[in-house]
Amino acid sequence: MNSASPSPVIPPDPWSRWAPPLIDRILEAFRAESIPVERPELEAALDRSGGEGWDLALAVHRWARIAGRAPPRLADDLAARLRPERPPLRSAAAAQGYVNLTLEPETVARGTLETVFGRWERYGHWEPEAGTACVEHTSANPTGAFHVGRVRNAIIGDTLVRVLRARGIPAVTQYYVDDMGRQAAMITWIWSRPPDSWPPEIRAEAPTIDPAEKADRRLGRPYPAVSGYLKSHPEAQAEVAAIVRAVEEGHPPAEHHRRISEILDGMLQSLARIGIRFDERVWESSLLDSGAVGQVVDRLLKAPHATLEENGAAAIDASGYRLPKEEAKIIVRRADGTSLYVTRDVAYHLSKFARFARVIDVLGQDHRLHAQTLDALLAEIGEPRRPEYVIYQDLTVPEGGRMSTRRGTGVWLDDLLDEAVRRAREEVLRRRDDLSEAEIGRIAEAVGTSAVRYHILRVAPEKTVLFRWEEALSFEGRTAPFLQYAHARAASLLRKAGREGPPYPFDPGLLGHPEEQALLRRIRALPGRVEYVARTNHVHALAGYAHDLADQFNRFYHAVPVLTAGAERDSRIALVAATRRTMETTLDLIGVTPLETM
RNA sequence: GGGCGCGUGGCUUAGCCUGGAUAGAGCAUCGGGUUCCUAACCCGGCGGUCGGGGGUUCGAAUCCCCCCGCGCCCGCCA
Repeated sequence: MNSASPSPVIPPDPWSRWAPPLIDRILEAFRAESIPVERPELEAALDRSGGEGWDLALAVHRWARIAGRAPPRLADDLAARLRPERPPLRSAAAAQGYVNLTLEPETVARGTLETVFGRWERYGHWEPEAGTACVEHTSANPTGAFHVGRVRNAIIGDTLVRVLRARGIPAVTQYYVDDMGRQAAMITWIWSRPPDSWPPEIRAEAPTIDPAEKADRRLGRPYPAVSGYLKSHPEAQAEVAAIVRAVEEGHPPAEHHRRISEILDGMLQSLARIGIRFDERVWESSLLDSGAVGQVVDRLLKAPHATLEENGAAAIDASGYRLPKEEAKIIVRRADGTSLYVTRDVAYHLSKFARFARVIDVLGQDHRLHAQTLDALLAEIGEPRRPEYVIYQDLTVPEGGRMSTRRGTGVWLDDLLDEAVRRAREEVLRRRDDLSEAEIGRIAEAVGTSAVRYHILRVAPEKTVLFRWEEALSFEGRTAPFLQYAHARAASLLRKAGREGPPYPFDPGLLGHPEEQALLRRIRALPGRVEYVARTNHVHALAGYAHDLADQFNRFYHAVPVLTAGAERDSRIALVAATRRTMETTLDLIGVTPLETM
């Protein structure tokens, strides 16, 4: 029996234990066949995903021509060169132009489990790297509560941060708070007077103000009506404009930032419920106050394509940047000398470049042109760096069109979460009568909120997500509860075995069942998946991995007994423990709450 | 009109960057599984000309071009 002891020297990725000698042997085989292959080329071509009974696959077609042989023939020849097999290689088989390599089951089990037990909480995490990343996400205007459409940004951004950190990259999240625009000014304007003195048109839209209501809901209530009211009331518009000007000049109304903070706190409370928190809030006005915006304007005035408009506005002739604008001109300072969003955003990004090695912005597709404009202005002032953009598409609703508060097609995040939790509670009550009220509540909250988060995370950002209540609230199949259930099931086994923590002795020779081997292959894939997501920002890939892992655990669970097993009992318990550990890390990374029971 | 994104079984989707083995999954549907470790589960069936056309290639869902459909953006708004 092996008893894994924690050791800091165990590398993050189980693959590193077997890969180098294997790759050497494959290179030798190529060399023996007189086919020139470079190591990097081979490593890139190797498929490590693991399939029906194999661990490594290599499609040889690309070298067939050079070798002057048909792919199946070449595969045969190469496979023959890898024989006789010796540890850790169990078999080298040729099939349809592929060389399929299978490791000894024992090797797979030992290497994978020792890595998991050796690293434990650090399994799935990589060693620290130098260079901090900044992820700016959400940054929604603080004008009211989140509807589900806005939350996609937060879910993508937050998941990305978690994965970057797991990759060893220190990461800071920033919420860029717009306190300078008309929208924020409208909030301050309407709330600068008591509700009973509001214009009737606005009162009509927000008839009762409940002081106990969450701040983002309460303070945002009159907002849509204010928007309409201003269109037909120039004098009110002038008052709002005066607030905007006051902010620009550095002396905002006393209430301004307090109101915005209050509303923002409410918004962030909702996000906290699905596990999303921010490290820093960057107030847009702070960039102006510090003089950073002024410096950017100065640099832009001296830029290669700077032009002055007749009325005194400053612009950049952007015809060289192929922006999809009718006039290839970017105004960078208004005629009245006041600043603009893009210009302030340049200042913001310069401040990020000064602090961070990697700058990532999560943006809705409607900000695509803004991003291109920002890039153009950064180029104009000679800044060589650019942010990485993670662009996501909108949520749409069955009636057509995107989710929008103004059109009344928005679904409040709070309402969706409440309904999800309510339904989760019903599910818990349906199957458990042994839990305390507190436990039921805790499980329902975890299941409901996780289901919502996962539902949005699982789809690639560039796809539009069709929002349907029934699907967002589903607890079966590709959902968070499916994942939580697998985790809870594993936890239950360990509880019953009385082995809720390491050490987990195991005999790697007893884990040869195909479902066990398949499960081990899933487990060992996590570090690679984390690396991939941190490199490509494709956070949804981790949601897919979580499902694959849970799915394979379920198959294993149904295929072999654990607690009632004979000689294999301890080893299977170890495998369950490794699965549970891997599952917990994965769930943490995607913001799904792991449960011990459900 | 220009730019960007998307278009895969009835529905929702993975795979597309880095082209390769019968295009994976979930929902729905049909048929099985619980005296046995949590059935929010598992096993099996049905269902796909990967929007259309052309090209590159030994090989295209994947790369290139054209077209069609849908979404978004094209403000001295943010």
